[in-house]
Amino acid sequence: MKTSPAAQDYLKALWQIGWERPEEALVGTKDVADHLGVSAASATNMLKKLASMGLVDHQPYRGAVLTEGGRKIALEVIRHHRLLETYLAEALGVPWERVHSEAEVLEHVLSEDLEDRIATMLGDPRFDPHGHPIPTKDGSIPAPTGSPLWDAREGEAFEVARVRDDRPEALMYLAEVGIKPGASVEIVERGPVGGPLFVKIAGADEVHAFSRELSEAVFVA
Amino acid sequence: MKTSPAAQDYLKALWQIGWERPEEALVGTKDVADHLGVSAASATNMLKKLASMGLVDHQPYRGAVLTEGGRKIALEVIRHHRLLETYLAEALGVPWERVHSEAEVLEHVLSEDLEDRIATMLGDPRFDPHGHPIPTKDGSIPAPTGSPLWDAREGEAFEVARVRDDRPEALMYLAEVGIKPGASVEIVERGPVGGPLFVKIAGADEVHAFSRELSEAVFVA
DNA sequence: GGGCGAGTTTAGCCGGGGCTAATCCTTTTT
DNA sequence: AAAAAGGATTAGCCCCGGCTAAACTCGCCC
Repeated sequence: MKTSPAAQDYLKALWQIGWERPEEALVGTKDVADHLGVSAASATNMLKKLASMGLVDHQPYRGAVLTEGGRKIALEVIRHHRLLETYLAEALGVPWERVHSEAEVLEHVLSEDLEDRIATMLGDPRFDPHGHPIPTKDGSIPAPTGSPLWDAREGEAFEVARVRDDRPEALMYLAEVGIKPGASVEIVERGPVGGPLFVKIAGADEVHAFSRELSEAVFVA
Repeated sequence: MKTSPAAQDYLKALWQIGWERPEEALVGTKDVADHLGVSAASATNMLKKLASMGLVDHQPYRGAVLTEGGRKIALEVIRHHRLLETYLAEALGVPWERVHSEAEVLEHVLSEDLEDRIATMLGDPRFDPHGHPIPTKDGSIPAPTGSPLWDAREGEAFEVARVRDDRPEALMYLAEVGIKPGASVEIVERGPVGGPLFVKIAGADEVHAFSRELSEAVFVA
């Protein structure tokens, strides 16, 4: 019973949502639906189907979790995705705000053989261009690192661990001001009433005003 | 009205069959069906749909041809396919008998942007690894060159123009004996009753026996 | 403990793209 | 000229993965 691209997307979503919130055991149908831009009814449908395939543990009205089998597939897809992102950026010079959407379709179509060639060519990278860990072939992946810049303390320098890869405009801006994994940033001042963060990036003099949304897309250690 | 991968496959098939037989004006439903490994009924269905989209000219019980619009799309897909084949071989070292099947799925998913990057990186190649011409962006492509080795005269050296890309075993064997576009071959002797061709490849001493099927997969100028 | 709202599920529908079986041309053969 | 052979088309079905509308929990708040 081969998994379709659609099924793979659901498994991936389940894994990603779970990874960001390791506390909660179950992921709600709506979260999955929103994540994929699909109606809740569609999500219920697919979750039931995945459950019947033994890839997901679905408790009606409660939520769902990946089984071991489901986790394995999800991580394979994510490995594809992140290897492709890295490859596109390194080998073809695709700008980092575009690699995500390209990889989104390629991931479902990448053969095992190409996966291996790409990984080898890149020297088996452990992180993608946005700082996300790349699962290994045997399915291991580190726990999430870093917390949103938004929640960081003022007046202290932090290292950027990763940035969300799904907001192209944010990525373009971050590239412009020099924020990428490994860069060092410091909150100089926090504006009032959920106002902007004033952020200084190591190596540059200006201070940039970051909206809440932007500050939540950057994770620091 | 965006074309689906399935629709693209039909357009591609129509173009390819037509390219090999420039004499005949119409391509039969069955030829298309066989080419795609699909039932005749399915082919009729899709041809009707493509006709209603203005991509194909379908004359019931007679056959079909691409319209200008259909030809344009077909050539875009074929350009993707052949660029990908070339790229996979050159950049990732994928053996030439495997690039076809990889490209078959990737072609439908390659963005314009990646297409351009790949083409540039390769220096805008005009032929793929099997010697097939790559359509240009504006949709021009040379007429078929060469004729099957099977039909060539005995005792005269010919240059290999291209080889069919859809028979992996044949390609593996051809690579082994050193036949590729540009190589020089000569029929030393023709076996009896549709028997094998005895073929000598420039640069090697042995003579190889080629089945009819194999000899029809190699085109010489 | 009743009720309300958010979240979930069910029911029923749709389009895409396959399939088989049956029918309908066209062409060839006798 | 009639019949046989093959190719093409139609009819009717299937699965997939979406959707909306309607019904159903569940949990929380009064």
